[in-house]
Amino acid sequence: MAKELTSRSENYSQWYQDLVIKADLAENSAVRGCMVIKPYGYAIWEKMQAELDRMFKETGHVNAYFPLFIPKSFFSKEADHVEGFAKECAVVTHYRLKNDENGGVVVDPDAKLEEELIVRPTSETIIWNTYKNWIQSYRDLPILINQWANVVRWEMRTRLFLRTAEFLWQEGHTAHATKQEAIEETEKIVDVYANFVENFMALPVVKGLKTANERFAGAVETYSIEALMQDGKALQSGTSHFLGQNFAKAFDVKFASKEGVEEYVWATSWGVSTRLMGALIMAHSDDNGLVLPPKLAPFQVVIVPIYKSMEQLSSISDKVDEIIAKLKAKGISVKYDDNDNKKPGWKFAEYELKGVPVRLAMGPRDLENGTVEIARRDTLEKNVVEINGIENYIETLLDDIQNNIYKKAFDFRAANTVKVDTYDEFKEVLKNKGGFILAHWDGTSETEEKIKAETKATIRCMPLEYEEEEGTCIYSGKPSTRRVLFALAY
RNA sequence: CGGGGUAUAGCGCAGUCCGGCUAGCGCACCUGCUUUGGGAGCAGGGGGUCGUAGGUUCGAAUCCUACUACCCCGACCA
Repeated sequence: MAKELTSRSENYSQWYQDLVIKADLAENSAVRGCMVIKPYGYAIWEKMQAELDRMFKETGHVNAYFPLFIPKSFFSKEADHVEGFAKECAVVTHYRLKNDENGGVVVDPDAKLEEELIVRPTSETIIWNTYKNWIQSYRDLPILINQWANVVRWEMRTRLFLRTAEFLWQEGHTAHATKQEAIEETEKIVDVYANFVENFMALPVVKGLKTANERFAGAVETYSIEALMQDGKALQSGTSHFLGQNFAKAFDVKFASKEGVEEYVWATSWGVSTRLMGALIMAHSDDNGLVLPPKLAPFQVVIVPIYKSMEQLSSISDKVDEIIAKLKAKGISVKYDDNDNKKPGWKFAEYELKGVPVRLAMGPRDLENGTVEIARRDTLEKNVVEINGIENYIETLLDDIQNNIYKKAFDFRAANTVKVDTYDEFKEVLKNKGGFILAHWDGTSETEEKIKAETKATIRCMPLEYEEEEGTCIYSGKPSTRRVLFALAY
């Protein structure tokens, strides 16, 4: 399965990186581990942002913005949190440069900051330090804020979109009067994420709870959505954390309840990042390039004219303008590529590489017959159809493509999800097939860590939807009442 | 930080083992003509301190030494 995908190069990782670059989505920058997102890639991200932002607002959230820099002392107030992020922080120590003798510049040793600033790897600490001033009474709650921002995590090894030193994301940070309300918020967001990834990215996900080992640093409970990539590896695509009162206690955020009792605030935080771009690319692409779901494509339809003379182009353009007007009236986004510098064949290949869902080609033949050639990216099928009523045809086709891409990913996942009952079987599947593995686990971190050390597979999550089932842990043989989801992961 | 690899035109590479005369190929770029229904053809053209520094030699992209940068595999990790 995954092997076919990689036909253009030796390994999937190489193939993926090549595709990202060739499809003009992003490239490595001069700064180690950082990425330049190019206009076409950013246009896809903007579509994602727009939909997510709408969904957050529909669920009562508002946007705000907090500082990029976090004083070191804030950062270290929550013990687990600082421990989790300490090894990957960029730190600002000085605020000025000066000229040196050789005409270059050096850091001015006299400009050392009294307290170092951490470039945010996530904003819980700066935000909770701020919330402290905002919250006095139960009347100030809940606070339901989201921030669109960049964060920096100084990873050892990076890969375009999947793990970069700097990445774009949204992070929600909410404050609640009760534990119950905070848990409901955490779960509500998991649903928003799953809804977005499934309905817009056309990628099925498993919602679940992280084990203690995989939990966010400082969280009481971490929910995640996990998606399966075409090479059989799992990609954590979004997380929502129930933070309990950990941050409220660390930053001393208390409120007076209705009963007049002083209590610590309950918190959640949640985020998805440009990593979703990686998921989108890896989940659907084929050897001709990207396959974009219509709901996220920067333009859904591209029109390519085929002509011999400028007069011919002009009459084709007239006809195309009519089509464009009809499509736009339906809310369908169109690009007309009448660039005379590239030939039709070149354009066909180019827009396939870029994953444009539908391509129309119009030439002299079509002009005569009142037709247009329609090619769909997901199946590469081509049809000649009447221009009359084309807008309805395309509207339906776009829905079809969206559904078909989802179905393909869904079927792939179904075909690559297996239940295993022995450790040998487990190792066998990992080695030969990959994919999601449902197996019994004794619930201990020790077992989880041993399995990881021996096979590199991790517990992606304990799915929210599961069946009670008597069984024994594949590793320790101890009793278990349910299966959990294992996989190799990005 | 370990193990492996690479550095030659904007990009991708050959040439290096075994030193030699003007450093070559593909893509891209420029000019012209013919083309245009799946990444056009022909002809002509421009573009290089061969990663940096030093050494050996009549002669170095090629051999030696040091340095630097990047990539891959690990370790680390949303």
